[in-house]
Amino acid sequence: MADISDDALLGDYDPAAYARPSVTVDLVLLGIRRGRLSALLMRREQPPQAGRWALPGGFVAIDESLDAAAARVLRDKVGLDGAHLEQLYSFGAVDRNPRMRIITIAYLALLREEQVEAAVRAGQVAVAALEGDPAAAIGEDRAPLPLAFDHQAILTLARDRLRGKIDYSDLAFAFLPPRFTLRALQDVHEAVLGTPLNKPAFRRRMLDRGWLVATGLREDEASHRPAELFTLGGARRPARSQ
Amino acid sequence: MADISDDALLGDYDPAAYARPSVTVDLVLLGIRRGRLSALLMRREQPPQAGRWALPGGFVAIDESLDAAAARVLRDKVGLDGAHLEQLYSFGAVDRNPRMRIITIAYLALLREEQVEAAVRAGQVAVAALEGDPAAAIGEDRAPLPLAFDHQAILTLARDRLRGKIDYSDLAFAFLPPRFTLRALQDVHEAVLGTPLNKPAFRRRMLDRGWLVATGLREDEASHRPAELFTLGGARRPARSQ
DNA sequence: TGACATATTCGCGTTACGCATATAAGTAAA
DNA sequence: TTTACTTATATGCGTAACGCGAATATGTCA
Repeated sequence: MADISDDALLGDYDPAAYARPSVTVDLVLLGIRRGRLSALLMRREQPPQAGRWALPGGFVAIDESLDAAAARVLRDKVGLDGAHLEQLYSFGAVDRNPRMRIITIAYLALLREEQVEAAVRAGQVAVAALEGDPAAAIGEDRAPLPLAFDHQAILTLARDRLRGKIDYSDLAFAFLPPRFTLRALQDVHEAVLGTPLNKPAFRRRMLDRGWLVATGLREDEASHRPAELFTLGGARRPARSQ
Repeated sequence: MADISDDALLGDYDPAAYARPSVTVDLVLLGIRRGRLSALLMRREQPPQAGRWALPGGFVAIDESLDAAAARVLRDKVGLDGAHLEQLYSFGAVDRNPRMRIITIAYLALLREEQVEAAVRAGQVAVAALEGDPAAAIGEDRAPLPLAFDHQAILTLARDRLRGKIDYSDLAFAFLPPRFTLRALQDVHEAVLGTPLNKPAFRRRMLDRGWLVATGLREDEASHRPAELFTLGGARRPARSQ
């Protein structure tokens, strides 16, 4: 490799003298669809890896922060606004892209059901359930979608991170509308974890956390006893760090 | 900003046509020193920010992965090998460096006491205790060291991440030699969390985890009953994801 | 009015943990 | 040799969290 001097960051180093990696952001768009954790993917039409499925992404512009680049990709490539966005991890293997050296900062984007449907209707993305380990993207026809580059590793890390955080953070609420039932919240947890949970224990735990505020309203369109609607209150504890 | 076409990642995009950010790695080197969580910092001799203290870092070469770049900086700038290294977070605010656009991938590096001392002896770095919120770097003379760029934010995130993970991951052992007493392990936890812990409860918790293997050996050089030495066994549960 | 489905609550056994206290095992000095 | 001292290690108990089965509540619909 090029010999980078010890005081590279200490003064008069000229980075233009060295070949520079490109930097992109990639979005892992996740939502709950039909009770399963699902991801939104774009089909690559051009080489490299034409025909494979990839995370929506884009280059980071010179005058744009990483968060801003992620928000721009969400808006321009997926057609969504206001989803929960948080940085996930950076991937920088030398050969992760065969054409050129690209370092990507992956972001987690959590969508409500209506946002998933809107994105699919907009036609840029397809939806696939995440199953197995490592996480495979299973299409509507139950066939796995072939993924481009290292995007399966990114998807797997995203799912595992979500699983690790769902139960002490407020991430679950990013999948839900402002008003939701405890059953809907439990459905989110179960879809993310891929395992059923005990209902009374889940209720107690969520209510004891003190985050939920009862609205007094009840769901309608139920052919049985309607459940109470809750909102996420402002008194959230600081989430544990990552 | 430059208008980056929608199919930037889909084919014939020429990234050389656009100005590209530089990419560095920065290392948050942490160790336990005199019972306090401490960081290793380098004094900047050249502008920008000459005289301030900074994380050791370096540019990512075109043919070098992020992890490899972090290991290289650890070796070349700090003079250490074999520390626990893990990626922390990427920082990409446009103005984080006044001279040029630099995106940095921050790494957490955990050192044993002897490694801290070796690095300090090598003379490239100084050691400072981390205290307060946001984390301030307190020098030997109890005066806070002025930090360069956004490095205080990076240090704070590193410390908070460590606090969040210490209790369900095996990170604590990276601060300890291969054989250690339960008291030493508790000292690590207390230094990281900045709070005393209940001794019997801590013992029980650690032993019930099943990670520790008793060696039958005892510490020496104690002027009282010597404690048993343990090692970290192979049967660790998969750590929770971040 | 009664069957049905789901929401919501209750009670109980188990486990994790904070905490005070006891016991064990070294060193060092009387 | 004994005793004080210090820290390691073990034990007992009260409390809080939680899994789980079962009971009760409240809607819709025939």
